Amino acid sequence: MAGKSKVKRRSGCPVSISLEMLGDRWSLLIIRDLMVRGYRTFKDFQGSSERIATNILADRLRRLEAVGIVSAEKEKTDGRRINYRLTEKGIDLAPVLLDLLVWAARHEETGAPCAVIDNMEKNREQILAEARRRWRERDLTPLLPEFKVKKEVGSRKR
Amino acid sequence: MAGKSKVKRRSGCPVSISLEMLGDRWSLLIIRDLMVRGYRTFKDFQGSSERIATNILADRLRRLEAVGIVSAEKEKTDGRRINYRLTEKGIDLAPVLLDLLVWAARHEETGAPCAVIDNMEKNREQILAEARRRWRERDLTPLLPEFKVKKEVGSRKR
DNA sequence: AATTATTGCTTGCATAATGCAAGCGATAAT
DNA sequence: ATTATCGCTTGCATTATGCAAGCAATAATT
Repeated sequence: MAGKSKVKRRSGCPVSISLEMLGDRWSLLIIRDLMVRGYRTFKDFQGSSERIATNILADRLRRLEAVGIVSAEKEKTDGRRINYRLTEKGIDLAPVLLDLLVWAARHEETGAPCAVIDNMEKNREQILAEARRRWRERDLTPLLPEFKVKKEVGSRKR
Repeated sequence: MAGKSKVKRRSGCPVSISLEMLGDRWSLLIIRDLMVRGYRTFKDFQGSSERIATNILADRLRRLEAVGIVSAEKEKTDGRRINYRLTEKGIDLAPVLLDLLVWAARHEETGAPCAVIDNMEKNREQILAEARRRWRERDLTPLLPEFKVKKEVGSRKR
């Protein structure tokens, strides 16, 4: 269904409207998992390293579906499974994710190697095209790995 | 101060780290106001059309300063005023904001005219360069207007 | 056919974030 | 001396988030 429900908005600014859909700590992570890691089931998301709570996950998937960023359909070969997938509106967020990734990698200590980031800035258009290709062809091979936490010198377990 | 406080992070993924700093409904709006509207004082932000509550605003300005996205300093000519400004880390978020803006304008009914968006997609690099120039030269003339809520047919006041 | 496992959630409850209105101290203008 | 402005803080109600447990539906195993 493509029914437009009139939500009350803070303003007409596109940035504000974006944030009303995506402005929380989880939505864009779910989109990242769908886009670059090939996740598609509820279980897949639970395995993500940020350990989202199941109630929040269910809520976000519902909302993202409601605003047309994610689609959900039952797998025919297994009635338990639901396949989540980005819509075109969803895959169109690729530039946002790429920019966020590059920004943090440049300004914070992340698990992303510099070489990977350099490459991303140089080949931006190519990477975006590749992400879109995978989406279109339902190619689930991950585009990026899970970035591990950067090892701190002298860090200790807890 | 550039002291790095070790925060506990959900993961090493740059996207996740970005969202720990920016993943809420207000932070990026404040950054937008600093970047494209020439806002610099607490009062300015209160005038923004999304009507942020003053306690939230104070909290966000504090946090954004803490993570090095915003700087704050007293105005010499008026001891009451504090001038907020983006740091370089802050202005580096320009691509993210631009992408979010274009994305929403393409997929939602926003107050942004199509012509403006077309222009933004075509002249992306130029617009980013202009935003950075204004930041560098402390040019406060707005880059973009406040987008009004799109007039609905048959809408009524309340 | 009966039992066990897996998937995709929901529910209950504690804690934290947000939103709203009022107020307040410091500085500046009158 | 009085009033206004700025940048907040405080108190309180509402909403969102986080955690653990549990549950219905389907599938796999015995």
